[in-house]
Amino acid sequence: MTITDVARLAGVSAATVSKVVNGRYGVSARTVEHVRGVIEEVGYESSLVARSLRSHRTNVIGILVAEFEPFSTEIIKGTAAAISGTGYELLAYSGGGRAEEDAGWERRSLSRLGGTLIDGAILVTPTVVGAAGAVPVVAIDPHAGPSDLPTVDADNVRGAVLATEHLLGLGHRRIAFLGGRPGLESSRLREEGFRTAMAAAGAPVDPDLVRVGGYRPQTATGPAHELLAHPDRPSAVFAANDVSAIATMGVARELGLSVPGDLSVVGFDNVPESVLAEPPLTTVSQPMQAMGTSAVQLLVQLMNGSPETAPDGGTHVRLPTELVVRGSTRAL
Amino acid sequence: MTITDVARLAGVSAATVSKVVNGRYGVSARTVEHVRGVIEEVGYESSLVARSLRSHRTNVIGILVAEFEPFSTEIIKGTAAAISGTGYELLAYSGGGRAEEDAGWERRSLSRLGGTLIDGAILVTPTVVGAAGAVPVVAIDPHAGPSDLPTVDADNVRGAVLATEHLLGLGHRRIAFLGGRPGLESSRLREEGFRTAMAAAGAPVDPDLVRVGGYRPQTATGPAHELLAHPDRPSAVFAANDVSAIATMGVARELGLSVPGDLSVVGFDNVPESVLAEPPLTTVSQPMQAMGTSAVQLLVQLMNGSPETAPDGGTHVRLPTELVVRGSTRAL
DNA sequence: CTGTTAGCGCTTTCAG
DNA sequence: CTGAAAGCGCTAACAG
Repeated sequence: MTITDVARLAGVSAATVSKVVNGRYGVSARTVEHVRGVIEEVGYESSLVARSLRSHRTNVIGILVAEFEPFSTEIIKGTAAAISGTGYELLAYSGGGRAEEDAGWERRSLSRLGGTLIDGAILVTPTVVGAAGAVPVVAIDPHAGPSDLPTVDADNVRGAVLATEHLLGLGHRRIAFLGGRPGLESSRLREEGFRTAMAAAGAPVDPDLVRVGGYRPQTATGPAHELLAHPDRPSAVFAANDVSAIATMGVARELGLSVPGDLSVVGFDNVPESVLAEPPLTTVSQPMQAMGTSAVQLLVQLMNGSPETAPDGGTHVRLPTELVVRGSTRAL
Repeated sequence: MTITDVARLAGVSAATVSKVVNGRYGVSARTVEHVRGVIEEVGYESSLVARSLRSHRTNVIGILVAEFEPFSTEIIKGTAAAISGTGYELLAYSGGGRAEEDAGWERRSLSRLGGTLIDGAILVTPTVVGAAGAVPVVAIDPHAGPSDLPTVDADNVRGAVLATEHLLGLGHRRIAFLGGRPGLESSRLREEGFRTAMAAAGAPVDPDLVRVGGYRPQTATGPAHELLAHPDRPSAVFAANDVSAIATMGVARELGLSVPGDLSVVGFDNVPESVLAEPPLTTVSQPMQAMGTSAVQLLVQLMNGSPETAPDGGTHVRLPTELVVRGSTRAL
């Protein structure tokens, strides 16, 4: 059912139908009513694709993700909540494959959809942060850190400080850090927070107790094992994300160490899985939904052509993180 | 950056570039290489929109939802997992507004995207289940019940029986039911399961303790309040979905009732949020991710033109539900 | 007020 | 092997 079909049925031209659909002036009330009737009757709905190709305005905001996993879907929920009421529609798109094997997915997805299908885009954890293209873009938690793009992220440093101070406050001194992925901004910042808090407390950081965990279970178990099998074992581990913290608890169990009896563990993110862990994981919560909400607000501003508000010509929203104490930590 | 730009830069025609991009025969190796080089250099990526308008094949599967809430996002995770490896890409689209005010969103979204942008569609909890249109369609948990469309759903009746029996087994007799939305199949079936189990146990159902919760926080709090403020308060509430169960716990807290001390609460769905609730919610798990996976399998079969396999000419997959006991229920 | 025309970026015949 | 031309469904100018 195309606009031509409707036009034929209504005995008018396609242009007229288009005008009716889009509420343009210059159509007699009688014609409008008639065409409306036909549209109603046959259930015509204009093709987003064709319309966008021609008019370059779709009223659709795109949220581009590497894949639909717990973190990105939480963000999506946040954007969805923020978008209702703005009159925009939401389109979430995943370039398909695993993020790993698909570097540059953000640029690819953006060129495929941008300029036509969507009026603006939110990029979730993009790696390559090239300057914007055809449409306004906001980045959430970019891997390369704030760039020239408007950005929303969480306070990684502060979160890491909170986690470390929590451990310190519990009397731990010999604390290991299981890092994220080298080259990722969040990874760097969490380590920075860790070191800052340790230094402030006068607790030494044993270089032997700092490892690369890679943010994923497969890459984290090895290093976690090294940490826990260390001759002078740490009494606590701060892992750079929940997934590797949970992996660490698994390793501890294998080694016959009780958590939190023999070992305290803190994670980062507060993904739903962290509550299900045994014991429930103490972690740092990132306000994922709020991040989505902020991104929408920023983007809508941008799309309305609001003047840049930040002094540096870009815009950067940093949301607070907060410590969530559960069962995986205990006083020494 | 359009195909014309690339053509100009490469000194060939747009048609030739198209052939290179799509790997068509009839282009000299030398030209292919040269054009590839230019494409690489300028980072050209063909517009999904323009391509789809012309060729009607996009390799994109659409998952159409009324809104991005916990249930639909879990389904999306499942479809995403199932899709990786099939070569398809995933595009999740929400017709924008609140589901309430937007009856018929599924047909609207389908006509807007179908036929051009997506090769097939998965509809999550569609209400109006008109026969398919231009593209193959699979419905997940259709509100009107299995129709002529291939359908994936969970065993609602059995799940509701399990939940009710759990409460009965705990010694509860005065159990309230906070229903879903009238007219929705899942709502009807869950109530049916509730009544069946109550009847089987010889426990009376007080009509005063059966309310419409509407499946959403906003619509559920009112009725939940009525239930809990009832002169002869129930000792347990079975809410037709997790969201309203969580809302019920909120109301209980406001009224100074402790859960599970003064009131046991059971939900339905097992969305991630149910674990995060305080206390963690006892609920009936729908295998949401598995439902998404099944839907993808069904859809891909359909798109490959597989013969209908079910005896009734349609296809219907029903997945089992299961009770998940957490902290919101306690023996009387 | 209405219809005709052109063209969005791309693919697909079909000539050359 | 390559390019010119047509057209997907729609909208924006412009003519009538």
